[in-house]
Order: sequence, then structure tokens, then C-alpha cells
Amino acid sequence: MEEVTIRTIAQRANVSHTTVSRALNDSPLVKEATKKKIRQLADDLGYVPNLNAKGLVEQRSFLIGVFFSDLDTGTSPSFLVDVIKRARDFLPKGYSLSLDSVESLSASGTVSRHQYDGAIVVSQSKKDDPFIETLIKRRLPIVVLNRKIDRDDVSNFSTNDYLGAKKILEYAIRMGHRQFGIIGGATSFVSAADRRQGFDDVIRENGAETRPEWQRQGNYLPESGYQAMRDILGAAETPTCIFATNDDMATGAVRACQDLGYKVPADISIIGYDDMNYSKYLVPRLTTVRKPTDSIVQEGVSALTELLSNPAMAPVKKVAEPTLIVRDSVKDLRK
Amino acid sequence: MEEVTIRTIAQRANVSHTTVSRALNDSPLVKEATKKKIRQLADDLGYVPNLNAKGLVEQRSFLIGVFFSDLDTGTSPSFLVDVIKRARDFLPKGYSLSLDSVESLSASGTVSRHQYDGAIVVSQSKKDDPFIETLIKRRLPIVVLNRKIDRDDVSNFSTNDYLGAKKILEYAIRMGHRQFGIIGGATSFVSAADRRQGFDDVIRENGAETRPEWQRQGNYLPESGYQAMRDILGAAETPTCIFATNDDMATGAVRACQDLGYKVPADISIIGYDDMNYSKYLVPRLTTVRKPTDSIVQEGVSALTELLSNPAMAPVKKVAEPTLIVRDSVKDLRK
DNA sequence: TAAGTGAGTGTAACCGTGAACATCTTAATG
DNA sequence: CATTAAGATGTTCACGGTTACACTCACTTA
Repeated sequence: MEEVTIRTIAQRANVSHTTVSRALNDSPLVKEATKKKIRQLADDLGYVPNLNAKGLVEQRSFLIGVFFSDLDTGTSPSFLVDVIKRARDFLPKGYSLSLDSVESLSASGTVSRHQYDGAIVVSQSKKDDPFIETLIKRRLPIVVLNRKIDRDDVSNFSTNDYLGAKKILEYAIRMGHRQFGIIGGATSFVSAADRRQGFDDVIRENGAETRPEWQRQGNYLPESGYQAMRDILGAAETPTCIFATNDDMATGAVRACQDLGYKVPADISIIGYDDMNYSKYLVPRLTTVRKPTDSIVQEGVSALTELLSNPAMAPVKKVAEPTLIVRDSVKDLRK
Repeated sequence: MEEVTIRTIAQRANVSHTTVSRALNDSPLVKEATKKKIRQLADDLGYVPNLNAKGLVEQRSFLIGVFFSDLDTGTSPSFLVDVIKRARDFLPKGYSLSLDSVESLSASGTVSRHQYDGAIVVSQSKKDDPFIETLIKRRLPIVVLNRKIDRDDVSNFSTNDYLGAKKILEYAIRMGHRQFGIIGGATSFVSAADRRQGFDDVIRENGAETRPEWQRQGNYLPESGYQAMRDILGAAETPTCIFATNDDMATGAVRACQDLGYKVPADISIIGYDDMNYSKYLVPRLTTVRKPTDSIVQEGVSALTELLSNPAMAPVKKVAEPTLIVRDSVKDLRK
């Protein structure tokens, strides 16, 4: 069972392989009748083009690289799947999606122009910058999603986590809260730093209170939220509201309250971030912040698509606004 | 800025490109001193091999395809990410992972021997069978994960969902429950059918009761669990225990109970399936079933790795046993 | 009627790498 | 010192496509 190549077809059709190549690429140089015959033959023989050969001569790979900061923690699986899904739907046909983590590829250092035709970097951390720099140097069409980056020669779609944190904390302030705790995310993540900054600023601007013993470091997983909350509740006094910087940690935090006999939100309020798909079904329903992930991914992929056909395209930047989602996990203290 | 090829290096080193090729592939035919010099030069020039050329002559693609039944529903994102992560860790270096859905590829029909060096099919549904058949026909090294398939010429790693369902329902029976409802998953999913079968068998074998109005169809998303539960609670009488066939739907179901004034598990018990990462932090903690996902993925990827180096390897089959996870969402009616 | 035109097809080179085979060096052997 | 074997390197071709250029042939056109 030999592989079918354009030469196999050429032989059968009594033409040169060049004609076959042209026919299959719908070149205007070939007579319509010839095209038809050749296409039919290709179909019958089950011809599939060899992308290595094609790529070799055309200097492309038919691969779009999708790179995540880190596959182990922090990147929400659902976000990842979202990116893949959208990318598949919006990218021109013929491209495959190749997945890897920035981390592992920075190490091996083998990312080059002819390995990928383009790249989507879903970045969480400033640590990715050298990697991004490398891609740009190699003139790889690229978009950076999720995190706002400083350089202006790259298309970049992100959400304003700082603003999201401010919005939700100001809401808590409006509900009468004055004493706040926080369960932070991994320090290397820009999102975590931004949310923290929003927290700090709202506290300061409103003369609210926070204390070191009300602040704990988590890692975006439920376990860490649970543990952090237990620690905080061990303090002599407790705040009235806790900002868990993502919904997974908020879930763990709620559980910790339950275990120690605190009712949420009656005894203590908890706010989350990200509006996970199950957050509105928790007990209590989580008050949280929704990032416009869909539009980010969608616009990002569209930008890359355009970039692929027009490498000289001016970079597009967009910082999308998060939405406050008010549900039941924050108590109204004014009543 | 020309691309660096082995000929560029050859010129600089005053050797032929063949020698460079051999040196970089660590052939014993080349003197140690020459190798060293060439490697140094390659490094300095930032040489990256052209995989298209390499693949063209070696008849490979350096790509492992990871195929999911359907990216939109049913495949839990965390499972997908798990597969990717493991595959990256266990596959030999040099391979990239390419992601796609069975659905979209069956349509285009362009999966061929020289597009992928191997494939991991994460299958949910019997609908994938023709696709799997195609891959096998094209002699592509392949493993099928997640679902048990009938043919014996393919390595296959799955979990016994039927047994998992039996285990957890028998536990509920032991706790004194006799009236059961069920919220099923997407009908096309084998996992959903198996869990359903386990449910039916336990009911029958133990002379327990279920009724049409206690049975609803969901789609594995929280929303559907919520809706299904509301429906069930609308019946004149209600069962004492509901089997939500995954944890996401169980989460929605718990919420529905809450909204309608039923306490879980005091008034009604709910059991889940899958043991999601947040399930042990819910209120109440979910009693559920854990699939040994890790070992499945790990062994599956190992099998593929072996298959890549030895295409004649005998197929490996394994059906892993799920574990019952008892927590707080089932009431002990015997007390 | 010879030359020009353009549509349709073929020839040959090329993309970057690996490998069969040829060639050249060097050391070992009698 | 001539002969040989082994070691090191070079030459050439192949992989399966695309493309610049050459060619054929029928049809215009002056």
C-alpha cells in the first residue's frame, strides 16, 4: 500500500505532476476539464497532500502554537478549552493547533519561524516576556491574550483585573463593609497582583480597614482557599468581608467558614472572582466578577487570522471591562 | 536575516552539510572534535532544524494528535487539560501535541499517516468509531482513552462507569434509601448510558423504586442539573435520593433543592459522579465517585509511547476501577 | 504566409534534511 | 614500503510538493 502522491495521480491521468499540483490548487492555468478529471482521480485514490513537502517549499508549517504560562496551576482549564474551541472555529481551515506551555518551551528554546505559522500566547505572568520577545524577534505573527503587556508592537487582548477588583470591593463598601480580608493568588501572576492592587486602593480610598492577619496567600486552587480561610478565622477578631481572588478559592473559603461554624453571608461575607460555570449554583450563590473571556478570545483569534494574511498589520490592543455579578454571598450591613 | 540551515553551518565549518547533519544527530561516524566544533557553531548561529525537511525525508510529522469527541459539551475541561499535561510529560521529546475534535475531523476526512505520528483519542461516544476505524486502517499508532471499545486491535484505557454507579447506589441502599431519582447525561455518551445502567440494575436487584417523573435528562452542565431537579421536585411525591450523574449537575441540583426549600441531605439526598476538584468543598460536601483519571491518562500515554517505537506491539487494554467517595450529601435513613 | 499571441501543459530546479555510496586519510600489517 | 582496513568526510540523490521557465499548438493578424 504505497502512499498516493501527485505523481501517482499524474501517471494515471497521463499528465505531468505539475499539472496535478496546479489542478489541485485550482490554478487558472489548467483547463476546467483537466481539473475535473484530476480531482476525481485524487478523490478516488484517497490522496492526502503531504504537508511536510508543501510546508518545505512554502516555508510554512500549518501549525498555530497555543502557549500557556503554565499548565499546572493558575490557568483555568475552562479558559484553555475556550481558547482552543474559538481558535478552531475562527482560524482559517488547514491550520492545526499545537499546545504547549511557555515554561517548557522557554527551556528547550526551540521555537522558530518555521515551526509555527503563528502563535497565541495566553499569558499569566511577566515571566513570559522573554518568550514573547523571542517570538517577536523571529517575526512570528503573534497575539498575547489575558494579560496586558507593555510593549506596543504586539496585539494584545486583556481584561482589567484591577478595575474588576475595585468594582466588587466598592460594592462591598456600599453594602456597609469596612473590614476586609484577602486571599491572594500566585504572586507571579499579574492577575493576582492587579486584583490585590484594586483591593488595596479601595481600602485606602475609603478609609476601610485590613490587617496582616486577615491576608493570606493562596494559589487559585480550592484547597488553598480553604486553608487560608481557616487561618484568617483563627485571628482574634475577624473582618466582615473576605475577597477570595478567584471562585475556586472562594468555594474553599465558604467551606472553611461552614466548618468553623460561621454562616456565609450572615456572619461573614465572601466575594470571588471569575464567575466559574458553577458559581451561581453554590450555596450561597457567589457574588463575583465576570471577565469577558469570550470576546477576548474571539477578538484575539480574529486579530491573529488577519495578521497571518497581512504580517504588516498594525497591532491591536484592547482591555475589556469586567462585569460585577451581584448574588448572595455579601451581606447588606446597612439594614 | 537568512534562515540558518545545515549548509550555512557547513560553509562556516568548512565541511559538507552531510557532516553537519551527522554531527547534530550524534552519529558515531563523525570525529568527536568535529562534532564539538559544529555543535558550537550551530548554537552560535541559533540553528533550529527545519522539521518539514526532516519530516519529509523521515516520513514523520513530529505531531501527536489528541482528539476529543466533542469540545463543546461533555468533555470536562479539566480532563482535557490533564491529558495534555500528562502527554507532554510522558511523550518522548520532540513531539508536539495537536488538538482537535473528532467531530470536525471526521467531516473533513483529512487525517492521514503523514499528518500525525500517533494519536490519542479521548472518546465519549460510539459515534467516534468510524473515525477510530479510519485511523487504524491508515496504520496510525493509536490509543483510545476514557471509553471502553469493543475491538481488540487497539490499546484502550477506560474506567468502569457501570461499576462506579453500582457502588454508589448500593451505598445509598445500605444507608436505607429505597426511592431514587436520576439526572442523566447526554444520551450519546457511553458514560451516561453506563451510569444509567448501573442505576437501573441496583434498583432492580434491591427491589427499590424509581418512577418516570423522578427521571430527567441533563447534559452534564450545572444548568441542566438545576432545571432537572426543579422538575423532579415538582412531582407529587419525591424520592429520598437523587443520582446526579456528574458533579456539575449535582451542584445545580443542590441549588434547586435550596431554592425550593428542601435541605440536602436532611430532606433529600444527592449523589454525584466524577469528584471534581471543588466537590469536597461544597455545602454539603458531595458524596461521589472518583475515576482514576490520572492512571488512565498516564498508562495510555505510556502505551502510545511504546507503540511509537514498536508499531507491532500487542494492544493493551485496561478497565480501571472507580472509588466510592463518601462525604455528606447522603442521609443515613437507618438512624 | 510568416510572425506573434496566449492558453495549456511539461521540464527542471528548488526547499532542508538524511542516507547510500564513493572517496580520501591515516594507521596497521606483513 | 606496498597493501589493506578502518575511520572520517564528501557527493549525489531522494523525499513530495511548488514554481520559473520552456515548449507546443491553434488561432490571429499584418
